[in-house]
Amino acid sequence: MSHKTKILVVDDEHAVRRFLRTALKTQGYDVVEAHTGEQGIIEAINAQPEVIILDIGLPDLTGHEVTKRIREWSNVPIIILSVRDQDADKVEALDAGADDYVTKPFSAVELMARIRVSLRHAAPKEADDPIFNTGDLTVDLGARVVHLADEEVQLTPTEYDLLRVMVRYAGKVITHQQLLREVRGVGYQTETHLLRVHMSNLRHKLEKDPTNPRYIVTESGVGYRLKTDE
Amino acid sequence: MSHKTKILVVDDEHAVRRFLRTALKTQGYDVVEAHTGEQGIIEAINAQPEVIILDIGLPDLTGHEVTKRIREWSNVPIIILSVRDQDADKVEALDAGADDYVTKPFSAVELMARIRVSLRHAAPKEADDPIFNTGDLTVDLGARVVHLADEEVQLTPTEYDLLRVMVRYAGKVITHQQLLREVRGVGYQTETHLLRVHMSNLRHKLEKDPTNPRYIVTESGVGYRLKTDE
DNA sequence: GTGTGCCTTGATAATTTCTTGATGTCATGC
DNA sequence: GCATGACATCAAGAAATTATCAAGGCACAC
Repeated sequence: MSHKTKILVVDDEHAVRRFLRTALKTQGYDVVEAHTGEQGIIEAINAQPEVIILDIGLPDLTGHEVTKRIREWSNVPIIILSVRDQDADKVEALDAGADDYVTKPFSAVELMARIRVSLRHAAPKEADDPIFNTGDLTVDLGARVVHLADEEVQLTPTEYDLLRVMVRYAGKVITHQQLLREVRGVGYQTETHLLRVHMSNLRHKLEKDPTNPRYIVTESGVGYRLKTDE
Repeated sequence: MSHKTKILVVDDEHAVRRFLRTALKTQGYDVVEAHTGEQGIIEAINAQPEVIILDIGLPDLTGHEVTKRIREWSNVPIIILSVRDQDADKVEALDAGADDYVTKPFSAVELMARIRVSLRHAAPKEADDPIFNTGDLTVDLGARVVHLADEEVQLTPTEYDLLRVMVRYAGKVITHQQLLREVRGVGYQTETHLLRVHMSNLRHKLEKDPTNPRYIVTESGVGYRLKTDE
């Protein structure tokens, strides 16, 4: 995986931190630690963790205060750890903005399951796709679908890859070498003829008048460029 | 108030239902009840509750089964009630898609606080519609029934699972790997041949002209896509 | 046992996509 | 005019991907 999920552990007890660090790393998470509430808030800002595990009995600030401070600017899931099993404590913590409340001594596997629940909640942010638009051309990068004035366009893998790269650098010139490297991998960087054929095919699918292209313009001697609006 | 928050309680014990009904109504919630798992699934579809409180020890289906069935089409928060305090039960329930796990005897105020947390999580946007529609094809995710122009189509479990995944990502290209992972679990991600056979069978059941598919289009080199109405 | 339905596997045909080579166009410089 | 280099297009064979059919295996109900 390209990106490890980062988890912030805020606890003043060394033994608890060590236990959690081991358990979390075993599950493949990246672990950041803080000893105090103030430090926890700072790390929540700096490290940008995906989940925070927060002990409620900290030396400087209460867990509730830390929760509220973090909630002022972030919705990152917060799981409270506590030795107290009183209703009032749980209600206060949960209403302060915490997402879960686990009582010590806690089971590692249960905590891991609750972390997975928290991560699941955070996931649906990828609901709306990144969509590129220029003129009548629409490239839905999430759905991997291309439209030309409401008409769906069927592209081969190579054609789509080329278009995707040009969208990424939209408006800028991309050299032949760079395009070939992205599409065929290293080692094909001299096969400019290949590129020309694919580009020709792509143009015939996207351009009304391939001789006078509106979207894919060739920069002679250099490479290609995808035109943007205005 | 224009709209009371609706909560579905699924429990076979009359005493528990009465207790929860009273407690929830005191908090201003609208309460819908079900005695069995099957009934619970039906009410989850009909009543469209904002939260579901689900007893794990039901006479007909286990709580896990009910959770999984509801998760096939809805992300409504599910809070599990259980007499069992074993780690394995909690982990199984949470990984099946439940959002929280509360052990009986539970405190009313804690449960209320956890309901508030669930409501906070619920994205205000999504109106879960268990019925998907495109052209003549209708997929009732709640009832697990597929219709093709008023004619019911019999699908095998695998075929239905494939269709269900495509419905979830309707309009988007789904890679072979992704489909296999969802249907057969991790570790089957190289068995594209399997996929092709099932897709072929599925097409022969859904498409009038399987050679020229209207619903399930193949994206060569990538995967498949379920077409949506424009 | 026997039958049925479903999943899996293998073989083969059909289709799509990629690559290659031939040819044509255009602008530039001699 | 003629040669040259960069680019575009077309067509055909090669390669890869996909679709379909058929047979074997397994589980389950009768």
